[in-house]
Amino acid sequence: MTEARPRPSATSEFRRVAQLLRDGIGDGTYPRGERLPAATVLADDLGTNRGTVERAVRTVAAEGLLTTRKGSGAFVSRILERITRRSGALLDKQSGEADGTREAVDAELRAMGLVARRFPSVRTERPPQDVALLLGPKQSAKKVLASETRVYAAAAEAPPADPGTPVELICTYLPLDVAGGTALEHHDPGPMGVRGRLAELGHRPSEFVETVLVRAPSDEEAEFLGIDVDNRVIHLTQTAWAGGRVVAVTVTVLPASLWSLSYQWTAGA
Amino acid sequence: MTEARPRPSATSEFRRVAQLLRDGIGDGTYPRGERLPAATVLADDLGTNRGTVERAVRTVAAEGLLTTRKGSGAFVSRILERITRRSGALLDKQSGEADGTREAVDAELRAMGLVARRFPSVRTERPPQDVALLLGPKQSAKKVLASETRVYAAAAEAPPADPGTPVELICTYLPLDVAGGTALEHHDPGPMGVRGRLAELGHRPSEFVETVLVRAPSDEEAEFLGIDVDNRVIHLTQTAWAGGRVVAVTVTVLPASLWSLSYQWTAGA
DNA sequence: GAGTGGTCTAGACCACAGA
DNA sequence: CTGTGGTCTAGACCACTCG
Repeated sequence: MTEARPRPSATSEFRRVAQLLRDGIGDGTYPRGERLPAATVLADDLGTNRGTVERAVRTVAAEGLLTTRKGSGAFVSRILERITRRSGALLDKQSGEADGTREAVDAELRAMGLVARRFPSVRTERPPQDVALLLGPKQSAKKVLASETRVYAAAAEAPPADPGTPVELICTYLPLDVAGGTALEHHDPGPMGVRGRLAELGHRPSEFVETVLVRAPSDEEAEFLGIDVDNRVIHLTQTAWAGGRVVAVTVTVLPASLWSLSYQWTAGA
Repeated sequence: MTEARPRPSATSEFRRVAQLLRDGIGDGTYPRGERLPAATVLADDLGTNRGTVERAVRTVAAEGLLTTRKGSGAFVSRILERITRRSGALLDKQSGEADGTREAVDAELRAMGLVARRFPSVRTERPPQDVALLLGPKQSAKKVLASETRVYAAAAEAPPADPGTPVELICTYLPLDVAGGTALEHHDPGPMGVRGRLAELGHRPSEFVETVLVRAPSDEEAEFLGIDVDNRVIHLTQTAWAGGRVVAVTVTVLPASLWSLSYQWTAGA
């Protein structure tokens, strides 16, 4: 029987600890990028035990304020604001054949003192089932061109060796009869993005459908994005139509706590 | 719709149990709406202990497959598919002055064998800060008309006494000089929605901006939506412009696991 | 090898639901 | 009153990182 200790907390203990962590991150007690005191130390300081601290850390980490690294510690996230990803009709009109969303995101990051670092790669493979359905029955069983880009955001003054924080995982799937043997297959998309290359090939998309859903990350996504299963990702699927057929399906996976999405449109006549 | 789920990890026990629960829900071993065996029983059956089972249940509940009720049990969710919420330029064109998104959601639910039950209420209050900013500097400190609707989805054949599953929390904020003393103040929005009423008043919105972000629910939201802090909500903010000014800001809060959003637009000339 | 987070276990107490 | 989930505790073992 332990000594009776006053427990004034009306709510649960781990939530109280979680709030202390949020407050400490907010007011700079725990500066961004820095390591938190070890769980045993925190437990001691806060008059609780390690299990409760771990639970609180998990809760706050799920909100994107912390990142934990096994064997190393819990670190305050370097990016605590949300990045806005703009998309939709008005944006497309402004940017013509370029990728307006990408331009807007780059501008967003710049305003936050960050730069995007993109690592593109191309491969040929069978698309995931949901993508295959969107590409149409003719493509369902075929391999397609998969153009993947991993995006990091780094402080503008960071050394090139530091890739920064992983923020985005983009994969565009293109039917081989659209993209096979073209520039899309051998080069990274370049400044105009995949959409610009499609336009060059006479497949300038005229209609877009974008679906948004929130789900738990797969193990691979969690590893790349540096998050764990308590976190959530935003799963975007953009379907691009040209000439009455689907010419590209782009899947974008974002850590949900790091982003906000923005769509704008006019009511039309 | 198929979507990635966390894979059955070989490493940790609670993930194994979580996967067993997902499988049992998927194959009908635990039918929707039914109670799960008690945590102590599950722990015994699966050769583990109660703490691990509770953690697994929490994990699966955070994915929206389970709802727990203290003192009563853990129940399989009645709605396991996602509801699609369509929005954007093309939809607006089709539905004229009516609320196209609402019509589309109703159709979605019908196709799922569900009906939406809406409980509207109107009050006058100071808007939350983010809404006040959108309404413009002149409105920032003023009270505005807040038209709130709580939406439930019930099985089509359910008795009227059963309100069903809470699925949506909508609140439209209108400046008093737009809505004061009008039909908006005294009646529920009716079949045309707030947007239709605005059009009647000569404030037919011409431009829309909709932002999407994912966050933890507030305590009040968690209570209404029947979720807990491990779950996430989608927080939508739609700003409607007419005649060069903001005439309405609508905040929609959705359980993230229950919905998918869909936007569509054309590339324009 | 020491320190760290991740996890599992077993036991305890509580608040709540329902017969 | 009994059964339920929610939580806290204390101790243990593991895998990982880093000096």
